[in-house]
Amino acid sequence: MAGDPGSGWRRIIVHADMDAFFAAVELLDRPDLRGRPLIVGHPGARSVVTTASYEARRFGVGSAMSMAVAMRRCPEAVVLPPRFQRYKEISSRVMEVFSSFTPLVEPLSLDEAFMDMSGTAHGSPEELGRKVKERVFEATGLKVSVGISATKFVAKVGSDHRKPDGLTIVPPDEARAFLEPLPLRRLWGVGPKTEARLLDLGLRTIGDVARASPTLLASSLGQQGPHLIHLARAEDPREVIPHREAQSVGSEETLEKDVIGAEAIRPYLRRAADKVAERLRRHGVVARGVRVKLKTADFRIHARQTRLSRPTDGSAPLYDAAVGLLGSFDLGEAMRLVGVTAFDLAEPTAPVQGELFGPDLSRRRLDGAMDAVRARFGAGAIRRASELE
DNA sequence: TCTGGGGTCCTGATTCAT
DNA sequence: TCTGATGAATCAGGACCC
Repeated sequence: MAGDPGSGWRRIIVHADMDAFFAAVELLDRPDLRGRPLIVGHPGARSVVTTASYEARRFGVGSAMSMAVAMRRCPEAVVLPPRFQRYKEISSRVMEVFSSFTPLVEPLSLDEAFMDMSGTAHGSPEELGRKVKERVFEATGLKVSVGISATKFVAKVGSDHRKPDGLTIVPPDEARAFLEPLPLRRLWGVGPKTEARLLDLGLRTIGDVARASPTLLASSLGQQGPHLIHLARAEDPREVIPHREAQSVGSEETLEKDVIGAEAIRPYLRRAADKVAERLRRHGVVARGVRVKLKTADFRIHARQTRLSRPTDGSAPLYDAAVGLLGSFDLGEAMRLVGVTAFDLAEPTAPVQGELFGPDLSRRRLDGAMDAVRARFGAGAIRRASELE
């Protein structure tokens, strides 16, 4: 079996990535649109493409492209707004399939996940990959691309190698040669800025990075330099980590028109705080910090944060803190985006009466409020003040 | 081409406690 | 008591990913 000592496979890491996921789900629900170019994206003049179907991609339409450009390139495309709730439903079916192979599933987003299949009895990597693809298709009717290798990074590059509907196996002893000719942007963590720096250093391919001097790269990129060299050499000991807790919950909105001044910004803070609070409650967590983000008309981002005197999942305290932060921005220029993020999340701890409601509530209102707290935190969560003394 | 919304992680500067 | 060093925590910005 693959994964046995001697086979060269120290670990079997699988990366599975659904093909044009949001667009594929829409086509599942709207079979009449099959064969036509489809774009999923938020409506609005300032929106961008979230996902393009492969038909639309043939016209040069891609993710993160402005909708205006996309429509110019492909005027006949059908545009649908994203339906995240629906994507989540299908996503959980996909993740269930993954979990039927191994408990070590690390979702990266709704449409992709790592799995550690070391030591599982599913046959050779090829057989394993085919089984994953078959079972996902049986459960959802959707195609998935799969990459398998001994490290996360190579498995991920593998899944992207022959999209759509691809299966790429990279044996550990071939991993470095596999990466060698690929462009810099395929390195995980290299975007436009880092690519430019690497090109400045005369590096063109992942192979060039693998052979580069760690000192040279560190002087240009800091800690990221040696990290990239390791990835380029197919050295990546990171493990598959199931169940990561969210670090923050945010809501932001690009405005139809730019606004100037606190008065104009406040309603958007209110709306964002409401959404964030609602999602905190759904997650069953409270926040200990709030951050406000503003984007100027010329795309500069400014952010200010503060810590809350008391952890909360309530809209009002989040909003109050956000409004408080507003004073520390320079609000003299036009803003195009307003966002609120709750961070430093924690499990809620049961409050005591006085902390939650203040001392002056009537007996009846207090009883009702205590019932609400018991319903949420459990019967023993709240006690009468007299019991605390 | 003209740039969304959800996040994570890193870095350098500043603040604070010892 | 004052000063400085040091390290941790916090903050703001930036890069990146899907």
